Amino acid sequence: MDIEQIIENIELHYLKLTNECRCELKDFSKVITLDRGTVVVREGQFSDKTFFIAKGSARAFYLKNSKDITDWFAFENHFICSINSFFLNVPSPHFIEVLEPSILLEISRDRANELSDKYREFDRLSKMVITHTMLQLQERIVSVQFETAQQKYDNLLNIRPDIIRRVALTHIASYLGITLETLSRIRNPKNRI
Amino acid sequence: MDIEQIIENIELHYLKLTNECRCELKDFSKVITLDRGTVVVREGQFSDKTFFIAKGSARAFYLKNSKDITDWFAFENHFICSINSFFLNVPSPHFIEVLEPSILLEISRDRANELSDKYREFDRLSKMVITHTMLQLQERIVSVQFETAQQKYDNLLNIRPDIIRRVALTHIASYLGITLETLSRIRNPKNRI
DNA sequence: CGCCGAGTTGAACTGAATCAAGAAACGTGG
DNA sequence: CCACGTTTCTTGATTCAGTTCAACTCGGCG
Repeated sequence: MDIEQIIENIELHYLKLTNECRCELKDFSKVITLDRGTVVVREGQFSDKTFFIAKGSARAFYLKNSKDITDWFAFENHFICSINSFFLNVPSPHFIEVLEPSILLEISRDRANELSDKYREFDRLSKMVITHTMLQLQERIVSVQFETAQQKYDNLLNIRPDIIRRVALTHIASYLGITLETLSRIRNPKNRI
Repeated sequence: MDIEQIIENIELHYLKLTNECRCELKDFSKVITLDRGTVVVREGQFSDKTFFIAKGSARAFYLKNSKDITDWFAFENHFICSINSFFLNVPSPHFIEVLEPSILLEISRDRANELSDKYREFDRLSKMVITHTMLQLQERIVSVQFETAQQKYDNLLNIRPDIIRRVALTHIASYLGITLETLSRIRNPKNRI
């Protein structure tokens, strides 16, 4: 998959760019091909990069009392970054790891800002991405805040079935805020009420 | 407090607008003065309004099994809206209620979009607000997902002390995802471990 | 074949919910 | 300024969903 194709996918999923903007984006960004399990951002690092997933999947996670807690999943045609580091320019509390063999497009914050300043459409595109992220976070809070483990799982099945198909249960459990054991019991139809 | 002053506050808190944009914003928006407890958005309503809080405070909440669950607090110089309804144009799952005697600036989505299209600065301003909201939501998930009731409360004390000073405990409890009783025990130093 | 990571199952424990009652604070009208 | 009702918060006893810890199963792979 080459960079032209990837940018085409971005345009298909978000919005059309002018030729000029497209060319500049091409010059400013970098395609990276990664093995399953590769870590692209580490805790403590100032990560000023955002990644568009052209192929594969990734997750953001952090360590809390040395427990691995997944915060975010991203699949094809979505962006992932260390939100805090990218937007606030602080050391990343998160790791970002690729879950499958993946192809990412890497864009730095400075370059993205340049493009946003110069091209109105690119600014709109980035606003779209941010808005979308905000809405997903909102949805997730409602789910995490006041539902039982069973409801949280059912909910995830409804709104993000892709996650359950492609991701290890350990990661899903921490994403839902429950233990792996509880998730396992929930999934076993025998334990259903 | 008149509309000129309010817009000045917006500019101080976010960014400076051109004269033209400022005038248009003035024409497009409406100042509303409200008593404590007034509901400005109801569940089921298509609410295409966003509110800038010039004075006072507000909360967004929803009913889950007829329990009142607070989802968001907003104070002076911040915006509040039914995120879902405003951005996705669906019926609002939320109510929005004013917690103190308040002065709000009401802006409709269509008008906001017009301003965003016409004035680059206004688009930047709205992107700032959205980014800020996204970051707050992110922070909140980390807190809700894997902390004890005590930690959640301590956390809130650190990052949003304003909430604890100005809001009823019932609302704080549901915002944290715990019961009023648990919150009460946590606040009592005798029960500290 | 035997090891290893991922998931399942079981039993005991615990933090927070629920239910129920009472105390404080708050506002309104006499 | 006090008496009253209402709302807000506290305290106690009991219950339960989900955690923890530990052992076991299963499927892939060198």
